[in-house]
Amino acid sequence: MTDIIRLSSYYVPTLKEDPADAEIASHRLLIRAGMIRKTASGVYTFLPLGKKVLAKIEHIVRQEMDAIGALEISMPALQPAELWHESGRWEVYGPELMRLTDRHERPFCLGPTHEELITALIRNELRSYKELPLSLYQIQTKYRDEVRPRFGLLRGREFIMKDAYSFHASQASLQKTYDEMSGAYGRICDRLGLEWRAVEADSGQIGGKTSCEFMALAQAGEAELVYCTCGYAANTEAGEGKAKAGAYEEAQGLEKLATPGIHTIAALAEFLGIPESSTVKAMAAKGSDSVVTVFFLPGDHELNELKAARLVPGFTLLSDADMEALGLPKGSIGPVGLPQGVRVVADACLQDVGHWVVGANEEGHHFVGARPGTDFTVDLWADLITVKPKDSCLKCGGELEGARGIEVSQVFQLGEKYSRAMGASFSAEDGTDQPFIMGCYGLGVTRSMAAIVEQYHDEKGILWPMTVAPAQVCVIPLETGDDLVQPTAEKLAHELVEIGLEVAIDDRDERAGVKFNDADLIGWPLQVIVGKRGLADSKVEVKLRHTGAKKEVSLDAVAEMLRFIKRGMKGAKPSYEGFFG
RNA sequence: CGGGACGUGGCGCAGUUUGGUAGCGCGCCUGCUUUGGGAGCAGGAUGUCGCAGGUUCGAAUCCUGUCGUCCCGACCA
Repeated sequence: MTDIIRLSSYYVPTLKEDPADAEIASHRLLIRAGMIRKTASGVYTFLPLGKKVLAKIEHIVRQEMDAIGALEISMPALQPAELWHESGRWEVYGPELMRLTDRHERPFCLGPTHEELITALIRNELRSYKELPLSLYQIQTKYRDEVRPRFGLLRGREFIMKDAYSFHASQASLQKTYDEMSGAYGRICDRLGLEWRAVEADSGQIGGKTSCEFMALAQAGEAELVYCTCGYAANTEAGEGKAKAGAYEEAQGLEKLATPGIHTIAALAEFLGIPESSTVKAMAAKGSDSVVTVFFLPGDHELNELKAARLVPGFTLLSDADMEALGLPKGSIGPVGLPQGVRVVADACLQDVGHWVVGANEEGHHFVGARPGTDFTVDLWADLITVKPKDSCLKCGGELEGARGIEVSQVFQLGEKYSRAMGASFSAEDGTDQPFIMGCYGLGVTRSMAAIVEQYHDEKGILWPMTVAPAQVCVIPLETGDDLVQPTAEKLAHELVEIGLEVAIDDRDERAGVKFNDADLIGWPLQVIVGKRGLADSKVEVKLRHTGAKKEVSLDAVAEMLRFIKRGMKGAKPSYEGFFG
């Protein structure tokens, strides 16, 4: 990467106006800065500068993977359907799997992930515990036919992912690699300049038990998370917390109120003049065994359906027709006087609430002061809620804070899910045949690129961290025709290459304003402005994109100053603080 | 899949209500001038108005269908 990026002969089609179909900053700016172009919904072309950034992100990822002993391989994106039938995911994955058929009518898919492929590879290759553990990774294009691609690179149908898979003879060995991968992911986030948090996650379709997501904090992120000063952090899809549920203090005992026309928590709370958190919400569902379960939650919280599904296999919420058939009045369901055989499961936080404000199982009526244990029985107390900010941390009791994040990576302990399904086993030390214990570790490369821009931009353009910028410094000669300015800029550019910087030079025959604006838009972290005016004094101007700071520096001190900046670089933002004093 | 909006030179848009020669800004090409924050003047090129049917003497404009794109929701390793 020592070649100078010469803008006069480079392809950097910057745009003055925002593209019509881009909303969020990363999408808008990556297009405007001439880094990406849309090919179809959720499918993007990377132009030279964008490709450069991608390569730098990939380089960092490779270094960190190699550092923990993972080995790079390359698997095909095109995968035969048989493997997916073996794992059972051909059916389970649904329409998100890009399916296609070859000329012989044989079914294939474009890989959304590679557990099947690598398990099929390993079962034919690894025979003995002596070959374990083994970690393999690849950086490769993935395909997911998203219901709704959006936000440019954040949710595409074709995207680049680094996916790693590890194989173990024991849980302890898996845990070790899982921890090493987590460590590497943290270091990668740091080197990309991201402000991030590792959060507890649900393992979703990939399967397995333990899982952790690495979230780049950003308003544009699709994930909601909660975190606590004690260090606990979780995706709200998977997190735990205790809601602050209140009661209806005036209630003495079971007291039925006519609540005409009231079917929502909001209306009920308003009617009684109490906060929604002081009411109790009911959600009726059934499982694959057709047993009906009614879940009770604090009124201001949502049921976490993943948690519910863990308690009720085959969980589905009852339809309006189901409820009618069972005599459950939607909007007025309560725990007192439920039909025979209906199970009552309540969120654990309601244990502290002695008098519930809850439906009376009678159209247009609610109870205030329904007492668990006295007026009705709870079959099971469990964690049911979708956690939200201001809930209490289960670890320390503190108040949880909320944030939004972009999921840039996730680590899973898969266990034996795929190795069992696909018959991948090895000979253990004791001579028995054992399924591999597996882990898998994904990192969105293109998504990371977008996440970086979400965190590093202003109204003028991108502010690339030094580590991933297409070049760290851009030398900008203002008068390209001038027989002092242009040669001086060239000489300077080469000097900066000498001290180990990645250098671009804007040698286009453009006006100063155009070059300044493009430089800010593209987001070179350092700009060295060479103009007639300064050169009269043997000076050039060094500008730091992140802070906007500008400094006149004498020609012979520029290289030294940039070397100082490079050496003192902490995190993503360059600074020359201390150089002059 | 439900709701909403939009498809007109490379980009951003007007024109559609009320059918009648397809326009503006940016960009692009040529020339001259200019040159420290998206230059000025003069000249020039570029459109099957998403596509297919229909109505009409005549359709960017009206009707039907279809494809594509974006936003909200449902969904999501």
